[in-house]
Amino acid sequence: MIIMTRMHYTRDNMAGLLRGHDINPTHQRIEIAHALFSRQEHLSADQVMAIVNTRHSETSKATVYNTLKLFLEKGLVREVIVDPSKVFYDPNTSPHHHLYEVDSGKLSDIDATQVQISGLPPLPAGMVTEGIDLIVRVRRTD
Amino acid sequence: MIIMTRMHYTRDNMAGLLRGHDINPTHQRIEIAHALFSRQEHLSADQVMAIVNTRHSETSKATVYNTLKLFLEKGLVREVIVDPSKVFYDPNTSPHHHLYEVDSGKLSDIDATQVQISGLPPLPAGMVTEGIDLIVRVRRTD
DNA sequence: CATCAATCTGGACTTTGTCTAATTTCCGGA
DNA sequence: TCCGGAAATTAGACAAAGTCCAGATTGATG
Repeated sequence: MIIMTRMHYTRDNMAGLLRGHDINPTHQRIEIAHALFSRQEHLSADQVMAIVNTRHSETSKATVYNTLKLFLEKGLVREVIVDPSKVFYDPNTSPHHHLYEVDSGKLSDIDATQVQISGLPPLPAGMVTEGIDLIVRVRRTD
Repeated sequence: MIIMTRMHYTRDNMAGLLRGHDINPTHQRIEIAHALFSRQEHLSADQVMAIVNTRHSETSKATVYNTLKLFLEKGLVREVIVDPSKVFYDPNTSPHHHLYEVDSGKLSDIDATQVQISGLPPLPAGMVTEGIDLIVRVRRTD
């Protein structure tokens, strides 16, 4: 596992990041990784596509979806399911939770090191935890 | 608010439940409520539609979606967002969390009274919590 | 019975995501 | 450098969930 701390998210460094996660760094993959990591934001597939194709159309829809799925499998990004209509991809894979502003759709991180979850019942036999998602849904007081 | 404890979820009782939540009890709404409450399960919109229309086609897709949204607004059911491809509706509105079996898509409840969540940071100003969703994603050990 | 508001309906439409077959790119070896 | 094959990308057809709308139905009230 490669951890990049306080580093510029240049396209060159993206290539290294991808290699470190066993991903063949192609043009398209580098662009997609760059979109996610340089922003450090939660992006949906169509947002990624829009960013990557701003200048000239470069990357197809199929590739964006394939690549995000690949990144997910390789542990490079996390999937965040908060909005019924689209999946977000999160370049932050360290343990954290999410704050979701229902009206605006804005999604932000909550550091997990401060948060304690206790009293969860034992898992059914033959099951392992794949992850615990904690989502705080908030709304503007109006 | 009406709480129905240890009661048969007959269609007649559904009418009362709906009225208690300020919902005009029509045929279709009673059928949909009955589908959810008699099973006490998490159902997606298309599952509800399939159940309601088993005998003869009775209720349109639009009505199923409208009705579930209405139930949600009136606090009769809860929305559970765990599967990127469909929303589940949960007739259990008492505080609880969810256990989601990733492979099978099976969703079950975790009673919230045992579970403690502490150390959450204060909310941004002008925000109120609408709900906290805790989802434990599990997978079969194979 | 007539009226009016509430509800329901079919079906067209949108959006997110998947699939496939054909093409392009990349890389190692002759 | 050229060749061959594997990996990656592509366009576009397709699928599924959900929305929208204009017209039809229902049901309560006078």
